[in-house]
Amino acid sequence: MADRWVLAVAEDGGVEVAPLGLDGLPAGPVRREADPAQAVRSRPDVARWVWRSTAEVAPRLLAAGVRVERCYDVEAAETLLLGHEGRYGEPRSAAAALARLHRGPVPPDPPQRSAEPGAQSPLFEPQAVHLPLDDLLAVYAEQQRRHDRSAHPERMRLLTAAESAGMLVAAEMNRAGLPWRADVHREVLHSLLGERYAGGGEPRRLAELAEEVSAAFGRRVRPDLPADVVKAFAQAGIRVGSTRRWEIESVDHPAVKPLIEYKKLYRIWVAHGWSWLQDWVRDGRFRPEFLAGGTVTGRWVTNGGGGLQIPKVIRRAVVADPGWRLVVADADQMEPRVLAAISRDPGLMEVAGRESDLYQSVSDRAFSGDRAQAKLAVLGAVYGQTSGDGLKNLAALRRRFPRAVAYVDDAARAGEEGRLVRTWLGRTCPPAAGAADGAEEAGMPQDAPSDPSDRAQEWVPGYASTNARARGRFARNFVVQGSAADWALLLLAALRQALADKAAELVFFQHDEVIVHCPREEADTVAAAIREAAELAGRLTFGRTPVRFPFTTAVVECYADAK
DNA sequence: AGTTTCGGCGCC
DNA sequence: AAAGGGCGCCGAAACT
Repeated sequence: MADRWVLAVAEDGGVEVAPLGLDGLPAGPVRREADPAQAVRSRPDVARWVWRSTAEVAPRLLAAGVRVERCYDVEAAETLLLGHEGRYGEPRSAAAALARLHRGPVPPDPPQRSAEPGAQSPLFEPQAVHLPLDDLLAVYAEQQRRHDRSAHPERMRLLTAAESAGMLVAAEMNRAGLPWRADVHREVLHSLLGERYAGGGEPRRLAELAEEVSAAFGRRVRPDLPADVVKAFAQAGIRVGSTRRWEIESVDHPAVKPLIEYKKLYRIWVAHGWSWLQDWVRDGRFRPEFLAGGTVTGRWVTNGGGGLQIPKVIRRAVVADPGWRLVVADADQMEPRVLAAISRDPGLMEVAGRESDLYQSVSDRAFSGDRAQAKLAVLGAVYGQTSGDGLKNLAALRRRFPRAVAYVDDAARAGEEGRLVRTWLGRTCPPAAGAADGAEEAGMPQDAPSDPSDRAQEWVPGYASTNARARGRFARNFVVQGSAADWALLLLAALRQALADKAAELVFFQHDEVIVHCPREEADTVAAAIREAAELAGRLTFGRTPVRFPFTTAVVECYADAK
């Protein structure tokens, strides 16, 4: 039995499969099967399945209870390779890749499917173009050569494998859903917002707060209309540029307190209220659609339901099944640890080589014990802070950890100059990302550094420099956030393998945090598996470094009790 | 009337 | 203390 097999889905839903030799060519006859589940189930020894799209195949496998060990997602690979080659805007479908191979007309990518509340995962993506097995293999073979030509072939291969694993994990999480107690959610809403009135208007507590705001201004003011609020403040003799909380909370006016409370509750009501519950929770599970690799940095997004923005108060509704537990695990100071690993800064690697609080260690060395200042300085360096105390603190950071700061400074300069910037494994930042002019929109050809339209902007005083600065900040953050996403993918892949023979299910992933839902008896084993997966991911991603990747782990029945 | 952008805030 | 990175979501406002 060959290690790798290719699987091509036909228009009618049937599949063709063939074993692959080491050269990536078929090492045996092509066989036809009625459906992918049958094809995979009858070949349990295959180590890796090569297919066009995990999002297309995996749901059908999961529905049939079939698990694959690993896969190679041709379209995910195409996206990563195009980015690496600085060809960000080009269509990334397998059909487009084939057309480029044959120098034919390249079909544009099908429009993205938008979220539909409560929609089941479709068996097929709409407008998916199915490639015959031979064509799929031709694209795959060329992709192997493109991996060879990349800056670090072995890292790029690892990135593609990790992204493919991420696609599998996402498909599995989409099927599982996050355990969700609608009754608990309703209790939370009632205690925060009060009764709902007939007709769908504001609940009692919001109506009361709106009254308080109006009373404080001496006239009817709608707190949900920023323009109305700004005008009301102006009439009270107070000039505010916006109604953002950080701007108005220092204002001395009786309307401020109820206004801020209103905004907080209004947010819960519109984004996670009763209609959200109606739309996104079915059969005791919240099912956002996780999309691996949904952002340029490699972070995931969810399509629908705001799956990665569940407010703390609402987490009360995330409750394990009877007899089960949630293992909630959160990476400790992930970003500075990743910065230590990618910059190889000796001092930062040394503090990141301990499991103890990294910000405290940094502060002991560079900030005479002030942890808050140290944390601010580190995050300022990673985010590209431009003003305030951060700059002063940055100087101290630069003295103690010169290579780490130089690493992000170099990335920022590259971004400003329009050069390509990469994560540790090779995910590549689009050159125009972070620009404020909208030219970075997906699907649009990217400006080369010397593009005339870009230069033209330099004639407008102040414009080009602002733009370049934004690109610099983006690139600076990209190398850290993106390399952290590289590591997180490896973590997920390792954890998925570790859980393969358990009842446990991965139900949530949010940048540096995972939740595993498992029988009570498995919880401690799962917690240990997460820690092991984190260290393994660190070694696989960054090679041999002293950097550790500790997790804070909580075994709870309710997500809200995790912190 | 339908679609896109904006303002504000949730999460990391 | 200041307002730097990545996202998604909603209603209202601003458009076609």
